[in-house]
Amino acid sequence: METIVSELLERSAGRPAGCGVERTLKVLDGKWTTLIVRELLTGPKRFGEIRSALSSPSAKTLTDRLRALEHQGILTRTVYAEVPPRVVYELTEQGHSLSGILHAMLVWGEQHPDAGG
Amino acid sequence: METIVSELLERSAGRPAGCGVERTLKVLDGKWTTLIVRELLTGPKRFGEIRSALSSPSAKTLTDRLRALEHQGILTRTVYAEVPPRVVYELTEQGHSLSGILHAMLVWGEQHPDAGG
DNA sequence: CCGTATCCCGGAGGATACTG
DNA sequence: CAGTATCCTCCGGGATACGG
Repeated sequence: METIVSELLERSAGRPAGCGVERTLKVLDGKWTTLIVRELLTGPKRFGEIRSALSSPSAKTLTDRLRALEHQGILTRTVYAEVPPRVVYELTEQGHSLSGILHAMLVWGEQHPDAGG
Repeated sequence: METIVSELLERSAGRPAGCGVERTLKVLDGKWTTLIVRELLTGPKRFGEIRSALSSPSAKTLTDRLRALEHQGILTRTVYAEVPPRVVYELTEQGHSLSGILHAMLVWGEQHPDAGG
């Protein structure tokens, strides 16, 4: 663990504070983004599936976040021309590469049940 | 990597979506919180040091975030009764335990220089 | 130096109604 | 079903001025 801290020190000394960290924060931004990625880590999902898996964010908000993630190359959007329409969101390789962060967050959250109070 | 994904699946199936993840998000909330933790991972720092290390958030905002983290047990606040006053913030053990997440974010950000565009 | 006290604004995100 | 179009609310966070 001390290794990690010193690596953090070493890697970020003399550069704009947390350059790498800030870039990640720019991607995992907003109230829902991280949770969307989390849902898609377990496989591709439809718009409605994501919406109900989370605590039903408004359609507008969910659309906004999904579009942002799409433009950032985190996920892909596939429209199936059916009736009724079906739209599937799937993580790109870059999106999947966020799993280490999500996993760390999951573990921390579980090990600190009283946090956030 | 596939191990991580399936562990995520396994650990969170049938429970409120991303329970652990959500708890972490509640702690690392807001525009500055994560960066504050990052600064303190390299050692205790004074109010002014934190402020100038980041891109000078307003005093009000920084105070708000520091107080929140203090109440959540992430850091401690020590006032030295000197003139001029000196106030030092230091991560608790719980605060230090966030280093794994920060480290993952740093690495990801560095490996994806074009992200967040 | 390290705040607190006010005031204020932008924009994320919700509510509602409507469409292909 | 999966959006789009509007309108509106809320509050995180900045600016400024002042206090211990």
